[in-house]
Order: sequence, then C-alpha cells, then structure tokens
Amino acid sequence: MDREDILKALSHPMRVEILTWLKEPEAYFKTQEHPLDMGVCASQFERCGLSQSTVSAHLATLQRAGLVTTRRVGQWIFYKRNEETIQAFLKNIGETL
Amino acid sequence: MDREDILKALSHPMRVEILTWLKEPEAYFKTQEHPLDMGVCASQFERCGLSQSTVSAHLATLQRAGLVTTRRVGQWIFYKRNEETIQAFLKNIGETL
DNA sequence: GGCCTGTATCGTTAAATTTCGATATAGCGA
DNA sequence: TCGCTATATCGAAATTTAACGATACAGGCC
Repeated sequence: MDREDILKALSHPMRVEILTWLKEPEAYFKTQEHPLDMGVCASQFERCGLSQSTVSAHLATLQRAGLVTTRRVGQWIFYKRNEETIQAFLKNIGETL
Repeated sequence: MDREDILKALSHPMRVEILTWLKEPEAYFKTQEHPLDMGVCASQFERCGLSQSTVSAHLATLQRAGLVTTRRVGQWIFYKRNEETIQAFLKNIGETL
C-alpha cells in the first residue's frame, strides 16, 4: 500500500469515477454479457467517452496503485476493486491527515 | 468541500507532509519565535528545502483546496489546518471509495 | 495457418505541474 | 520617507500527465 501512488491515482476524476462504478457493477454495467461476479470487462469503461487506449492507461494506473485487481479470461480482462488496499488506504489517510 | 480539488492538492507528497507537520506544530516548529497557537509562519515550511516561492505556491494550493486557513498578523502569515474541511473530506472519500 | 475481437503499448502532441530566480507588494520600524 | 523582512506573483525551463490514433500482441474460432 503506497499512499503516494494511490493519491496520485486518485488525482484524476475519471479514475475515482471508475472505482465508484465498480462498487455497484449491477447498476452501471447491465449491458455486460459476462456474469458481473467475474468483474467488469475493460471495454465497459469506454462508456466514459475516452478512447480505448486512454481508458486502458487509466486502468493500468489504478492497477499499479493496487486499487483494482485484474483477471484474464480468454480474450477479456476483468477488473474488480481491491477492497483490502482501498480500506488500508482509507485507514492510513485517516490517520495521516 | 470540493473533493476533486482536495485530491489534486494531496497528490503532491510535500503538501501532504505540510499537513502532517501542522498536526503537531510543537514537535516540528520549535524554532518559531511567535506563539504556535497563532499558527505556523509561512517561512517555517522552507525547512523542506524548496525555495520560498515554491513553498508559497504549495501553501496557496492547500489554501485554495480549503485544507488550511491563514491569518495575517503584521508582516507574517500564519497557517493552520482547517479541521472541518479535512474531516469532511475524509468522511466523503470514505463514502465514495 | 488466417481472421476477428479485446487489450496493451508506442509515438506524438497538447496541457498541466513543479521548480526556480527575479520582481512586486505589504507591513513594520527608524 | 527609506530600508528591512515576509510573502506573493511573474516568467521561464523542465518534467509529468493526458489524450489520441496507430500498431502490436494475445486468445478464440474457422
């Protein structure tokens, strides 16, 4: 849990929004073909209007910060929140600030 | 309380460090001539090794985000944490993430 | 093997951020 | 008023970030 990396990751509103979407996949990703408990497919996030490569870069930033985990299934990559890291970050930032 | 502005303000480690220093002025700013309950004098933060103008810019960023308050007394400007905003932010980010 | 889909990476451009020294401004005191 | 101190602001350079389209790579299917 690197607080500095996480704060940098959270400094872009789209990345915060992606994390909030992932809290309620049923609400935001009804269109997904695959079962939502596998995670949310990378391409689903293109709904934000950014290009595929830009979305991919944001997802990579979230992953490097440890805020999401990924799972490859066939040609798809599924994203889930990493609750452990997120909770550890919240605890840490609460104690720091 | 603008979460987006605050997260941007916190994305630079020096600004986070300034906020943590302000939690315990007695521990970090023993050298200050003025009583610490007035706040911490801007120049005190130059201890971080950055130039006066750079420190001033960081402090301005923290103030714009509402994380600190300032009080002018004579030629000096004293900085204090804005606990209301900080706590509101922590609550908000805890609910968002 | 060749083709299609999904995702990552590359190369580039534009914009934002960080930093500095220099300068401006504000307030004190002689 | 002049000089001194504290702080802010300006202007420039360097770095980082964000965005895109193009391309590469990986996996499935024929």
